[in-house]
Amino acid sequence: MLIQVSDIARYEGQEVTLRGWLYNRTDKGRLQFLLVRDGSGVAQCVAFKKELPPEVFEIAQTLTQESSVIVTGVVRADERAPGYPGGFEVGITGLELVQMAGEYPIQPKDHGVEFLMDNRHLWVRSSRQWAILRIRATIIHTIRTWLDDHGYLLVDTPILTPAAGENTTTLFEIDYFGQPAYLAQTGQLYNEANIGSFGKVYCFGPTFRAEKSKTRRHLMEFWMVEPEMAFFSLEDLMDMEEQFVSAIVQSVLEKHRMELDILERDTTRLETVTAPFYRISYDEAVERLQQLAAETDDPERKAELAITWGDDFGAPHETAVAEMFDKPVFVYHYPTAAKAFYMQPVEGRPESCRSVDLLAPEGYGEITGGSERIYDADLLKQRIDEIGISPENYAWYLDLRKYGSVPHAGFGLGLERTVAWICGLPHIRETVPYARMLNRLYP
RNA sequence: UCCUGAGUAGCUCAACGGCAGAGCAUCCGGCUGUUAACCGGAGGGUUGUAGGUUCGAAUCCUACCUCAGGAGCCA
Repeated sequence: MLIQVSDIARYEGQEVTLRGWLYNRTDKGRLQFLLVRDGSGVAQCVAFKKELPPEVFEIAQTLTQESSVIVTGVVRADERAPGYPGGFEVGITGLELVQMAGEYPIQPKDHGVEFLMDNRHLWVRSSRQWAILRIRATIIHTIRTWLDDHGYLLVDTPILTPAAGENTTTLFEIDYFGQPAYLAQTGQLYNEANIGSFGKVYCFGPTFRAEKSKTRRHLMEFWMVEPEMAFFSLEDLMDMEEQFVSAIVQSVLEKHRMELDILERDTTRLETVTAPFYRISYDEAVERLQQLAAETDDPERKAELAITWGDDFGAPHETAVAEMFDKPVFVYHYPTAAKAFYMQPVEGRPESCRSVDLLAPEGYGEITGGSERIYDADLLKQRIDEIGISPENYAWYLDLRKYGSVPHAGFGLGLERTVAWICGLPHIRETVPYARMLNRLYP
């Protein structure tokens, strides 16, 4: 019977067939240990010379790493058996070679980053990558189901767009039949149109930023989910975000203990991620940072933490603030000048705006950014004029404030940063199957 | 764009002014419980590129290329 390795425990004592690839082989002479992957897991299959026809044992003895095979044998429990889930192995009765692999470049040992990224098409087969990408799929699934189950409608926004979402310098420009067009870096403005029809919406897809950023947190192409809600305040937004993010983390803990174990993730840091999260104002965050800077003796660290009111946070600031808390923390009411033009000013305090970022613990930084949007037509027009962008490009956006404008809010959550945080990865490049980075467009 | 560091066998690294080396992978041989198995043997090199210093350069100097880590910018 053809089975999946993930189900192996259900077939103890039965003869089964597995189809997959040779992950590793240990040659003990008349005894061959074959680690076979089938996509759902890894199982040890054991060939004894005495029990097999010579031509079948010959295959087991000569198989190269990543050769494709069809294995038949009897499942038995053995606590020495490695694999995922492990604890069971297959005593081989039959073995068919599908294709003998050539010399495989990636070995089960340490390799350099560049080499692995050049071989990404093969690296995705490695157990770490297998674990990460399975968790990524669950995070995507939970994002969609949680939003679908809470009254949000998926409304897709375009990837080819006529004008800048925010900042023209970070857009990928393409030729749209002789007219310039740009790869979308947000679906937010379209979401603001869509809430007029559906109330609560979200878009979820790839977004593009042509930033010449070369850090562990940046990709040129990344996935972002952007919920947008009519009649929503900043406080409503934080309430919703903490439920949403907690649900994502808890779903991974529920479904992926094995994968988190492969990644050697300290899951105690994830178990505490439940609502409510901490909430501090930008003013308080600046005070805390200034105090921290004052308390340190290291001049380098002091310079790194230096901040005055009005500055946006750099990566060291985000990390320092996040480290003050044992679960994610919201920082709200950033300076208006440091944020996008469409954010609602704080009542009676226009130098601050109704914005909120969610900082993940353990140095993973900003994973969501959101705000209340300006819904007054005159104020929005004034802000567009102030920052000097062409109002004609935003005619339809301004239109939204003329026909039943309502207070509304929304945010964007970066999928890859969320995956990196939950998996405990040092670099974002492993969170997506084929990373697009400053120096990387292959494979 | 800026700062710092690194490019030597397919891979991971050593040799740091005096004969180009090891482990893994590959190939051959041995082993009935391996966990990145182990033991013995073999093949494998334009030391990133170009120039310079020197009797002699992987090693020192200059430029360039590539990559990594960080900054800025951001999710």
